[in-house]
Amino acid sequence: MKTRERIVEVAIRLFNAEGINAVGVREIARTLGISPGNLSYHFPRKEDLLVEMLTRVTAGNDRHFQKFREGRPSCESFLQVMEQVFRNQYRYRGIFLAQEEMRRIFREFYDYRAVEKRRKDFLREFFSDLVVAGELKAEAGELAFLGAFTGFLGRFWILEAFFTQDDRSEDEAVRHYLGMLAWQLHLLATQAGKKGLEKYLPYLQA
Amino acid sequence: MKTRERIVEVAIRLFNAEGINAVGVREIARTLGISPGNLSYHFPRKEDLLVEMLTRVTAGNDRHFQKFREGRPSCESFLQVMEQVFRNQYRYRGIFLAQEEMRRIFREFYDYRAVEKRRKDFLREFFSDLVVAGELKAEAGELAFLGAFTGFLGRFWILEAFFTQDDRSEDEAVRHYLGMLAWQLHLLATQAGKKGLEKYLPYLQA
DNA sequence: AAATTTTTTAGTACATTGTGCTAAATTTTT
DNA sequence: AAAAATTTAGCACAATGTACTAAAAAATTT
Repeated sequence: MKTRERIVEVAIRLFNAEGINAVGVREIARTLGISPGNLSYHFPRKEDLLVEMLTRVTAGNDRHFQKFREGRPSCESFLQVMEQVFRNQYRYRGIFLAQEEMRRIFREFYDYRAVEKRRKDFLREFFSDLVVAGELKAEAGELAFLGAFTGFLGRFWILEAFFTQDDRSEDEAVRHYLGMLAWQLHLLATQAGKKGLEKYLPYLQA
Repeated sequence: MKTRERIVEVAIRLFNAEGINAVGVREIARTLGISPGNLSYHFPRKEDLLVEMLTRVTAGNDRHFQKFREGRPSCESFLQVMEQVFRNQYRYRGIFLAQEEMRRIFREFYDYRAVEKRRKDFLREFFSDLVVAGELKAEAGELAFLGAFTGFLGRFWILEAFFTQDDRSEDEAVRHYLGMLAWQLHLLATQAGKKGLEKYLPYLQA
């Protein structure tokens, strides 16, 4: 495997395990068995590692979203896609736990306004499609709320999962927050829509 | 004013403005016009400052919650209380933006399981009261979801407000996220409950 | 096979950070 | 007046991100 690839892989693992700020560039190099200078050759700054990871997780999510738009829209398939998105995010959970850092990088290296807009448009289209397909019955205000909720959940569920974590596994966490999404959709779903959501509902523990 | 008080005040201001990690203890002392040793006398570690702030914001929220329980429960008064809670949190937004740090401190200096449980019990009781008062009509699953949603929103709204911030003021941000809460309650409210929510709904922009 | 480019090593250096410590001076309280 | 609490000034340490150099090794191109 290419060194660059190995670096990203090990960095993710360390960031996930110990947190971004607890892992120094020297430790990453030591774990890889390469010199700090070599790490610095591929990623001059620690930031560059984070940018790389942010790019990867975004690209992965976009692929999953794209797939949804190609099939027949339904509440069930939407949750299936969101599960893939959540699992993709979980793979890079280290960066989602360091939101402050992420925000800074997001604003510095990306056109964050454009990314935000694209994100919102994506979600809006999803839910419009679901209405057209007869899976949801919702007015404009409710649709706006649904989009805001989904964006909010998708951005911070990992943070809460680790904040309140009682040794919850990835599966349990993903099911729990998919369960929240399912309940939210359930409140606005038609009979047809509700049917596809049933299997996601039981996982929301109080 | 006591030096200790001045320290906390200035630290909040600096943390809010620049972020926790961007502000060093030396800078805090310099801003106050005191020696670093003196700062260290009152707050030996930077952590101790954060613990103090976390304690204050928690105490403030508890006062507001308590007040709600004393009056007649309604959707409207619930939102009024949540507005006060949100504004209290906003005063200490610096620490809400550094969730990673907060999580560590929360686990180290608090009985976080007890605090989490208390939090959940509080919310559960609120919504039960609203059902009894005829303001909400919801089953157990929906109530659990409502509690999870409110806790989630209350914890991370500041983070998103600053993530997507387009020069939004405190008022606008508070209204926006109160609007989300209002929409959520609206979906489960009785006619009486809906009435009290109307004035909070229009502020959710897409 | 030779030349060139890319990758890797091994160091050094610097400013900054949080933390802990000492000794003395000053202020406040008793 | 005595004691306690507060404040100053300064030193020291380990760790961090960042930047840099010179040379060796490996891979690629010619």
